[in-house]
Amino acid sequence: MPVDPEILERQSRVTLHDVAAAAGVSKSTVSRILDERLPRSDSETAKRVRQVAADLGYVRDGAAASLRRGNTMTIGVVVPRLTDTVMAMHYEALARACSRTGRFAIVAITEDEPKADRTAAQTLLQRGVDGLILSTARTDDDFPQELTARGVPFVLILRTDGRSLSSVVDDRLGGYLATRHLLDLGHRRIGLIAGPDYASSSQGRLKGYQQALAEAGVSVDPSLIVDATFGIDSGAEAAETLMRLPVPPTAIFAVNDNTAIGALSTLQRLGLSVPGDVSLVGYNDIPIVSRLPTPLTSVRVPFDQIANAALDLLTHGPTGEHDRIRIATPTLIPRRSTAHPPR
Amino acid sequence: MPVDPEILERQSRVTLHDVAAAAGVSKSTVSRILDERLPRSDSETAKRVRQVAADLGYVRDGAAASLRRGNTMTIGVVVPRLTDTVMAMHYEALARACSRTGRFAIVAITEDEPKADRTAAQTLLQRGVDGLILSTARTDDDFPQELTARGVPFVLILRTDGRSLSSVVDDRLGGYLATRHLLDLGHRRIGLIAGPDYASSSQGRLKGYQQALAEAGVSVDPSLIVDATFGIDSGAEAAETLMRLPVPPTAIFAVNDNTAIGALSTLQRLGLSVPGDVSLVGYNDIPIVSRLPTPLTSVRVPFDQIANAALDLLTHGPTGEHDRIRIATPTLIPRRSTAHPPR
DNA sequence: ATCGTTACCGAGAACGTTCCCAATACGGAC
DNA sequence: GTCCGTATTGGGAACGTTCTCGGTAACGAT
Repeated sequence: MPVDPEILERQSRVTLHDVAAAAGVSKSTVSRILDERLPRSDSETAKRVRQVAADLGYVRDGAAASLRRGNTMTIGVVVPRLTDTVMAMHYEALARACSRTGRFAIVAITEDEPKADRTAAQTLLQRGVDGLILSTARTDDDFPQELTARGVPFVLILRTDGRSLSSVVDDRLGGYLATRHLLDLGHRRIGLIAGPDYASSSQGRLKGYQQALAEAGVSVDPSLIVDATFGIDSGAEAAETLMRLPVPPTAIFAVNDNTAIGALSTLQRLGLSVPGDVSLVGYNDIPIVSRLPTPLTSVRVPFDQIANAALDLLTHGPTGEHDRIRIATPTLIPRRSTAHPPR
Repeated sequence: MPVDPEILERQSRVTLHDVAAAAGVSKSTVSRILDERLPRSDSETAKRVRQVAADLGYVRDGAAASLRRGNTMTIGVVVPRLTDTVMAMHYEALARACSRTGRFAIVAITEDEPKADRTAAQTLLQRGVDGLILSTARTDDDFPQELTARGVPFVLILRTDGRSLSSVVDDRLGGYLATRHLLDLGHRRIGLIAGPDYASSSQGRLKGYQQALAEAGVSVDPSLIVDATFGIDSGAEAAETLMRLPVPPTAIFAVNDNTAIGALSTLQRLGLSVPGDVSLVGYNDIPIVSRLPTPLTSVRVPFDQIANAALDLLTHGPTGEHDRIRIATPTLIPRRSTAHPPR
């Protein structure tokens, strides 16, 4: 079978040198003209070179450019998993923020393994990323310290260790808003499905919960606080524990939407109606919760803002000591899953 | 402030040349020994070199290696969005398959814009990927043709255009299994929330639906087939249309889990119970559906198998003409959302 | 006419790796 | 002792780009 010469021609890469020859200038000139970082020239040569480059279908060889420039315009993102919609939203926001600044975000997954963030980071670093964004920080691990020691630029996102550069949401405020909302509706026994305590986000939401109760003069009943992971099943179990209490709560604040969905399932199974018998609040406002049979009241997190802040910190660094941790503001979105307590 | 010399030392990259000098051999030798593609040597020099490289903390400069080798060991994946859990599962499966073969998967998002797959692919190509995996194929677009003409290696996944290399699931069988399951339970009026007809997956599921009905001697009532997109809201609307029919269906097969979740919401709103009044079947078996208050019967798709097949096709090509489209087998997972029709 | 100043251009050396090629060493067979 | 095959090594030229540096032209100010 004869080979299409057109194809062959396409396959052999067209380089700067080819463009230079075709345009009758040196490759230095072409390089300069096509360098998007330099102020754009509109001289005759510039126009001609751009035209020729387009005609020939020239695309810069990224590998060669990276080698010479010493950076890749690529940043690495580490997430526990992407099938968790929160993490997908977060990655999408970062990807958008990157493309706005001519960069690209690549992602590595830890599958929720405690130490897998190290290998994930290593993979990304080998790929030559210019910096790292981690959403897997644990308060009981000093991986961030190691990275600092190795001189790797990175920013923590969603969770912080309190020291490293971080871009997070005000989880204490989020927890406060959720709990306050339930208190305002008249609830006094409010269950908390608390997240794992190695995550600063869980801790913050817990503090907000306590603060709101304290403010309202309601004493905190420890039996109303049940630990959980961030998973659906765990939320279901926690809700079961809560509702089997001698005096069960009339409302539940779940550490995130997943656990709230799990709780919803338990409540339904126990024949309890939401919000008739029990009110329920989630956290993160992932798209699905507004479309559940009973749309869920949730706390919305400004992912794009957090992503932008993270990227800005990574690129330009903090403006001062006070700027090492940027904190975005969450918003409560009331929906049908919360109402006055039953009398 | 004095600069920590340790940090400075770390910052200046340790190259092949450094290892070579430290080990007293040439850089050619080091390069060969550290080349993971060559059969691993266990000679004295090899051991020493590896030791020295480790001690010095050498990591290969990916950009330089790519430039010389002419490939990047990176493949590009195009998806409509990652907040759709199906797409996230699919990307995670591809990422796993890649890492098993020493490669890495990077992803670009089209936000469901019809022509955005072109720019997404372009972005990935500029990043120097060795090949493309597209999950955005439309039967009414010839982007795959263009790629073929340009000589870009690619494989379609989940959806096919019937010509290009593809790795898909047997959607006709999936649709058949779902419908057959409902027929076996005794349903005769089965509504179909059909997906967009530009997707081969929708078309296949529709054919399976028709085939199962035909086999059972049930005539196809066109009013029971309602078009939708793949989104939750669209599923909710479609279910509304179905249930407002003069003679509404006793069961609904939704083209995917998202539309099923939308349908669930409508049914609940109309005061109908699942499966008491209406049975419901979804497609893809995303994790959440097994944890809904009423766990959803769904069709499970072997994502890992599909990902492996796609990657194999991309790397080694088809074994023959018959092998251009690889088809995996779906499985019906019965759960509580399906039961006998009400009498 | 001279001197800056500004703008543009080309030559050529990097960047860190791979890989071709020639050279050397080591056996074993004759 | 010679010859051949096999392994292992180092030299050095790529790969395609960027970037420094020196050079030239144009132009206004002196």
